[in-house]
Amino acid sequence: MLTPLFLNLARHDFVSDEEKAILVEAMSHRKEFAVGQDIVSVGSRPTYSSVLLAGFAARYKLLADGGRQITALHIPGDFVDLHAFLLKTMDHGIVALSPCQVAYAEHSDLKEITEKAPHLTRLLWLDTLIDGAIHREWIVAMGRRAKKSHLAHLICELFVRLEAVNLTNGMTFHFPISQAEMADALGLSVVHMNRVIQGLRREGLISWVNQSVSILDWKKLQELAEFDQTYLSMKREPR
Amino acid sequence: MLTPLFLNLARHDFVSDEEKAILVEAMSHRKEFAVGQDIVSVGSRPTYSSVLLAGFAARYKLLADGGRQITALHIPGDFVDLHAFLLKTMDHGIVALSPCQVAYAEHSDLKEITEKAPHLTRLLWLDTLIDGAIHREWIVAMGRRAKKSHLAHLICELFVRLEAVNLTNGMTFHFPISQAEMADALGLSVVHMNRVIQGLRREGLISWVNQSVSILDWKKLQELAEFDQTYLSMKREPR
DNA sequence: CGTTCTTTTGATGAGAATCAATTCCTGTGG
DNA sequence: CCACAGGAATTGATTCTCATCAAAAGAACG
Repeated sequence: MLTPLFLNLARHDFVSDEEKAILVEAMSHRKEFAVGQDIVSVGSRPTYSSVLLAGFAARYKLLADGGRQITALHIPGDFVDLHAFLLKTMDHGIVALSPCQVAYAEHSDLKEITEKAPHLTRLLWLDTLIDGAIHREWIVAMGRRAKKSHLAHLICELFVRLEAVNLTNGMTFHFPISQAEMADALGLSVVHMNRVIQGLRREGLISWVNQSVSILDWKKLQELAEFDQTYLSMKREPR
Repeated sequence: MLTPLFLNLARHDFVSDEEKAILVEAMSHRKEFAVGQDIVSVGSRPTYSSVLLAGFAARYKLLADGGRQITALHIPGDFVDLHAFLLKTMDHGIVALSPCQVAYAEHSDLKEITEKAPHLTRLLWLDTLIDGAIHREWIVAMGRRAKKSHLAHLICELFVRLEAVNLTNGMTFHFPISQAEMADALGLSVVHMNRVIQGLRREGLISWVNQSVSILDWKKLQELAEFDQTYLSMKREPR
């Protein structure tokens, strides 16, 4: 079932049954990945693109000194490497942060969609544009926000995105990401990451135990993060 | 003339005369902007998208404390707000950093392109994907690179992009951006930005006077930056 | 030729990395 | 069911990077 993908796309515009059928047809392949496994490797030239159906994944780049920067966190419903359809060569890797299940479509089939289904094409294009919008928000957070606000912002973002695909339970969500992985996402050392998390805990904004994150004070968390979800385009309108 | 746009697009794939004609037709409007003027304002819902024909521009977001983060630097040939075609609402502003001239196309005309010119549509889509690739590289630079490497990386990137639209002269290019603006791009204070620039000068990697940047040691600059231009997709292949 | 913007320098303090351990968890084998 | 191994989280101490404050020196402009 492509349910998470449909939930995701439908947050931005109406998706017709015909369009869903085209996607179901194109994305009939499935694959599983274990924790730590690359879903897509840097330098490769994939001939298909994948949607995450279950699990958490991350785009990342490695540096010469062994450092790693995560540039995107992916949740079910996300097209993790749709950009490879046109970029051709992967300039980064994508790794499974938890056991992952993906569905994928051959690029030849995606090309056919661009030839025959313009509205669906625009929805796929939009999906990559939202990726870009999230990247911009991350740049702002990395460049100008206090680290505590950065983390708060990321938690707000994840909550809203997870909610869109029914992966929240009240103000709580399952989050199987280690502090070291979060450090690679925020560009911090593990030690400092830990202290920043404790800061949010101390102020009673979140709880985070057993891979389960709860937002205890949604209003204050948003204020601290200056979170404005416009950039996520969570509004159904003609595209 | 749309020359910079064509030079830009042609770096990634062959563009037919017919496709060029479609673009010339769609982008027949022109506008000028003075330094500091918004080309597109945050919160607006543009009905057209613009290509920079001359000048430098930046995408930016403002924070509550008055801080500013630049999320992208634009040069002639760049589609500064093509993403607004599908995102609809601007979640950031775009400002002219030097006097700018733009050509623009109504979104209705872009939509028509997606209905009738699939290959051209893919090229436009690709343009926004490269934006995203650049964003990812910026995230890596902000998160994990030393500040000096970050600046070196940005200079390498700008050089390659400017070269593609014939705006370099040997290893030199015109760069009418102040240190304060660069600080907003790298997420630094002006004072520290100045010191980082002096670091590159001291090591004999660059010269930067009178809005003119020269790369004095391309090899060492790339090494310091760990610059790999794969992410810019500067390779002509079928898309 | 003063006004304003930009670049530069110096001094100080806060934030974040690093180094070094210790504690906590969880799955595994005896 | 308990001991143990290895990963993950946490704490403390120290060092270094970078922001901030303050001001001077240059450069551009009406």
